[in-house]
Amino acid sequence: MPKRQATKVQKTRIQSHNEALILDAALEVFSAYGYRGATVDQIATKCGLSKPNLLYYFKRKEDIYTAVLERTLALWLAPLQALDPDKDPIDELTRYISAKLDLTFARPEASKLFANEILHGAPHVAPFLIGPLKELVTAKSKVIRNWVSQGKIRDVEPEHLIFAIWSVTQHYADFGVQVEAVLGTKPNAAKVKTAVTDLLLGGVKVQNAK
Amino acid sequence: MPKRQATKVQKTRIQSHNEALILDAALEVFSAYGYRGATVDQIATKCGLSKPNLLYYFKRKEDIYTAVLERTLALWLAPLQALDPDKDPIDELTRYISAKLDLTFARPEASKLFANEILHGAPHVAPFLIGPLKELVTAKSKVIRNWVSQGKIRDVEPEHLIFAIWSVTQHYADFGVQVEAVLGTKPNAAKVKTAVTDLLLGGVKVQNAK
DNA sequence: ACGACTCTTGACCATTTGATCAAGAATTAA
DNA sequence: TTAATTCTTGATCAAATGGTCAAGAGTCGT
Repeated sequence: MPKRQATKVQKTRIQSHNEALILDAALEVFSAYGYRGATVDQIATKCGLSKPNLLYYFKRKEDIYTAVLERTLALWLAPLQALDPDKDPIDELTRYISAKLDLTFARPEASKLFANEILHGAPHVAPFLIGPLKELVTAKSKVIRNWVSQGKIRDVEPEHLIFAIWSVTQHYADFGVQVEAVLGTKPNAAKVKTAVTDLLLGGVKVQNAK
Repeated sequence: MPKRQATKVQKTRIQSHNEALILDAALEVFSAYGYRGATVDQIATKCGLSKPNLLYYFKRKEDIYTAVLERTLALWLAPLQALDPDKDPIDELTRYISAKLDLTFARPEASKLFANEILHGAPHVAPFLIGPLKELVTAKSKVIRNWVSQGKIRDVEPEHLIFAIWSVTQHYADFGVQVEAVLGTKPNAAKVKTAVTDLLLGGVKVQNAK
């Protein structure tokens, strides 16, 4: 009878602590340099561990990457999931855009990590895209289509509306350098929120022009 | 007196031909794998040259990268430059969105190359961003602001409208894998164009609702 | 045909980097 | 305290990769 679990099932205090350190550091490094651009040494240095020690917790570089990537996927689904068919469409969309922008400004590295992954053909998250993500979009598109047929919102293409919300909101993280360069200053989160929300919901055209 | 030019000034037939081959191959490889992810060998193989031969035309990997990157920057400015203050705003914006989407579908690799560069902090194009790009955006923002003050379009934030057009249009190239996965099929360019244009110009809200 | 120049390549080098391993240090349950 | 287990690391390796070089092949104007 072994003194400890024969098959490891519970994490040590040190283990949880170091794994968290590693994933935090890995997010920063991977999002800044991409998968190939990042080195295990960089990550190890950033979290104050030696390279062999880091590889004691994650056998391969790719394991670190998939671990940190998976941690962000959940974050991605949550806001869209919250879209409520029974509440006011404009309120719901406003809240969705707001939540996405909050994420963008609070966790730009997470957004960049995901963007990099997709940009390079989604080699690690293809199943996520054609599985849970597609399902969720399909479901919520139905909700939006309902709003349209009830005359509560204009006749938009739901999938493309969702793409638009994704791209515009994430733009402020993924293309943050460009935004800052063009504006000449870091954008103000609140201003961005009103500008983006107003634009997506209200459009450009003067609609009441007689 | 030398038989040929002492300082090389004119390109050989073979030279122009091979440089073009290289840049085409480099665009594909860099856009697919990023700067660090791409290898000189990959590019050489793709264009049917040996690695040393390729390095005969471009001394360093970085030289290939900057060359192919520069070739795309001009492409980027043109459509926005064409925005005409004296014509109808809606027509002009429609044309701009249309031109951007044409680029997206015709040259997705160019879009991805640029996206990757910005995503990683724009190490090679920072001067372009704070120089010509910023100037152009500032100038065209004035145009848009004029349209607003003349009541020809809604009161939008010009810079953020431009960001929105950029992000939404480029999304179909940069996040193409995701778009295709979610839709279950390659998107139809014409459909995307009407959906995106209608959304950005008309918004989501039913404006005439009494 | 000839000589000068351009183009091409096999072999090679130095560095980077992901990964291993054996041995020692620290931790933990009894 | 003790012994099993977990944690840590210096040294090291093999592969990948950017880049070099000398020598030969091809091209071109005359």
